[in-house]
Amino acid sequence: MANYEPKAIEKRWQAVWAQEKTWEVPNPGQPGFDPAKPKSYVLEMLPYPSGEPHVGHLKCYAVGDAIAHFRRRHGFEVIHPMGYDSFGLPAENNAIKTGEAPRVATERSIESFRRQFREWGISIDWSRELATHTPEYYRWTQWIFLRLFEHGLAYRTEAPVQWCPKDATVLANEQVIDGRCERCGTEVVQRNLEQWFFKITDYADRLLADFDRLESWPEHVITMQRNWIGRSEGAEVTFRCQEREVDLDFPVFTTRPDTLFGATFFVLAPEHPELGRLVAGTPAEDEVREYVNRIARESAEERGAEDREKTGVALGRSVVNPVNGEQIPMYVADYVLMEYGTGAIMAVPGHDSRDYEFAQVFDLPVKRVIEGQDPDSARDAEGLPFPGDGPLVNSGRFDGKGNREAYAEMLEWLGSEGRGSASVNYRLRDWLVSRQRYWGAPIPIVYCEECGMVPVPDEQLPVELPEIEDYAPQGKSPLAAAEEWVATECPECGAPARRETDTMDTFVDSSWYFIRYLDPRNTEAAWDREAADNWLAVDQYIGGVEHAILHLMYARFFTKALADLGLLGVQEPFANLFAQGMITRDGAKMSKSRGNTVSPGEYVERYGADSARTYICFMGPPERGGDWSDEGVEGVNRFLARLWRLGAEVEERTGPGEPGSTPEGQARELLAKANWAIEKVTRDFERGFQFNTAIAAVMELVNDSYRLKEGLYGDPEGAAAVRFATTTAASLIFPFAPHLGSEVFERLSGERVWEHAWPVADPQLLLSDTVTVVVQVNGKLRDRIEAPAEAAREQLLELARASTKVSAHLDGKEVVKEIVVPGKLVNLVVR
RNA sequence: GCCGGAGUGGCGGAAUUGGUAUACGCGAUCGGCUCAAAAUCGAUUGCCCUUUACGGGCUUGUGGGUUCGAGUCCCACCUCCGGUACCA
Repeated sequence: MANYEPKAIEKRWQAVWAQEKTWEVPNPGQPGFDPAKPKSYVLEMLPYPSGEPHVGHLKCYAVGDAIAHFRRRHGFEVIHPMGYDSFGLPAENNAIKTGEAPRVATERSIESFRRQFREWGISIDWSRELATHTPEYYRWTQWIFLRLFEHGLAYRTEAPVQWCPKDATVLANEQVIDGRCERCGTEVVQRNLEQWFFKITDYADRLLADFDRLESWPEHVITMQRNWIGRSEGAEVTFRCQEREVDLDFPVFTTRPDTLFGATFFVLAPEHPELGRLVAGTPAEDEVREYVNRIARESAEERGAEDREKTGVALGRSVVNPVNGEQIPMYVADYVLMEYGTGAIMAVPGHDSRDYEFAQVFDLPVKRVIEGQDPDSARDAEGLPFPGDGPLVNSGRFDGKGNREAYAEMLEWLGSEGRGSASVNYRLRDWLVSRQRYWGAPIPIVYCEECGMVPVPDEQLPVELPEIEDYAPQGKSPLAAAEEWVATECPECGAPARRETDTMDTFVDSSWYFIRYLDPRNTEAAWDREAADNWLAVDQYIGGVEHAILHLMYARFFTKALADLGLLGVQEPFANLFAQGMITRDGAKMSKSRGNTVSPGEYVERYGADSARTYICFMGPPERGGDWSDEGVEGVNRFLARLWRLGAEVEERTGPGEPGSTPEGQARELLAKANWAIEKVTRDFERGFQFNTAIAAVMELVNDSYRLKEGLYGDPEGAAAVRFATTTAASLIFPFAPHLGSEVFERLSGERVWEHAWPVADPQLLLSDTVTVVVQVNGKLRDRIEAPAEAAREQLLELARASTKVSAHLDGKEVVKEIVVPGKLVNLVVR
């Protein structure tokens, strides 16, 4: 008999799908569009095309493709597009090294990705393919930027920002990990620069509230976003410094207004803008300046280091505590951050461990204002600092009140005095979107001496990225050197003007690509509203958990902003999210430097795409990670070959024919197994994509077919059963191994498996006449008995006692309790 | 430190509501086919004990508890992984 030859099979089916455009779906108004058919938008995160796709891509698209196929066969019109996130630093850094234009390298990578996706047999609607670096796409990225600009959601301002010296660009807060650049790992430094921002903070509350609108997202992703947004409720309270030539108000944010009476000192961040004024011409001036300079030189990582000793300098000034009129001394210290709150804090060492540490170092008074003791955090004889709840003391008229109760009253009182009010603070900051780099979408703004900052009119879009010679960043965008491009005229007055030379963060590109797929060739608009309304939201989004904060939060923000502008009808882009786990090799993250990468191409070449895909789905639950094993791929390849040989043999040895309605013996056994497998695979899909057990079920079906087939080929009823089992196995494996599934299914039925509805288990065949019942004595397994499925309590007890293995354990003992679970178990308790 | 997730054979991993622990795969051992090997088909495979059985005992990170019965529920602890951290 011939052998399983994946290469030939896969090529053949790929040609069919390409030729017949099998996976293309129409938009409303186009031929073939059926408004009655339910839609499903299945989407995997688009890849950044660099070199060759890696196993992470294979996993993502294998999982997504299985879902797409499953839904199609349940009658959904499935839209399943693909594109490339093709702007970005790696191509540009490569250009700096080699001089090769980023476009050239990028398009070569895209070609390679496209080829491999076809070789993997992913069911993509190629008519919707897009790449974010093309003018056809970024024209609309710029168009969206202008809409945000018009509505005050894109703005330019000077602010302290994170600068990566190696990549020579600013970064968004989300792109700084532990004080280091997310991309290259270089320590970032703070700079004051004028930059473009998107006002994502306007959406902080809605980004939090609308978690309720999501159908199914992993809880930990929601938690990560929630923590990132970092909403905290508290109060803004104003402390006043009025002495000598200074009269300044210092608002602070605190979550603990109930501890106001315990404030014994006051701290400003080293970057606080009023610091110079406070110490100018005072004895503290030199020491403060020295301290501030020292901190400025330190990296974010050093400053945030664990167990860092508290440092600071006294300013020789004091502020008045609005609740009791006390004068408390002012300090500058680096444990207060300018980016959070107001850059100033009231310090309550009695009830805050950081303030307590500072008070210890500077020998400042520690005052208790809440009764209570928390043994875990207490550090001194009095049990301070105490972070918990209790009645207030040393708090004037509030003494004796519970601190929670006092919290509200204190706020009310402060409000009436005009010294404070309830306030909400967020950790989230506006999204810094400008980059001083070349390979991104130019920001469509022009600077005119007369008119100032002028948006490029829509009809002049796209602002095309010019060809340049030198890609090396010089502290400003390489675009600044393209003089001919920079020099333009003002769209408003026609006077000479200069273009904005910064480009957009590539996360902007990927914040709306899932909408462009819905109408990708539209030259009149970013998308047609009817098309968007038809397909959105994405019903199933699949991607790596590493994007839990960045991409997913930006895309949510974009969707809400676009909805507010009347351009979209949904508030949330991704109704269901599936976060796949990472594949490791030898227990470690794959990396070129470790030399432990797995190249999917190599395995596809050796075993076929079906084996590689099915193995990845079989490794373990897809949301968890897994360690790549060559033997594992071989095992799955063996299984697929076994199924192929079974198909070939069944085609030869049986004729077409449906199994009868009342099969018996082994025919019934095999049909029952096939129906069990249908049931099991279906449930595993529906219960969170448990593909590993689904594939195991098909393996069991194939194993049983091998075990029983020789005894069944002889009679027509048996032959029909084997044929049914094999066809079913092909049908069920199809979402994972689409080529082999199509091949075997066609051989046995003459038809195309993807045009067939997903099989439904026959309940008659799922039930068996007899069941195995376990018999325990004192909870210990002693025997297994075959009993009629319907056997009642008394009958089961009788059968159980009849077992010699059981009675041996009952000898001379008294049965005190009998537990019977019909169809499952009998437990006899003896004494 | 805080917030998640996970600890099951030699390995990856299965186990509806508490009811046969170790499905499926890998690896290993043995056998059929073969001159031989590969491929393939089949059998065995949690650990320990007297391999005499149709025999007994033990086993889901550790220690306790609830229950006729716990991988699953409760309490305490240990380890690993992921996220996050002077956020006032």
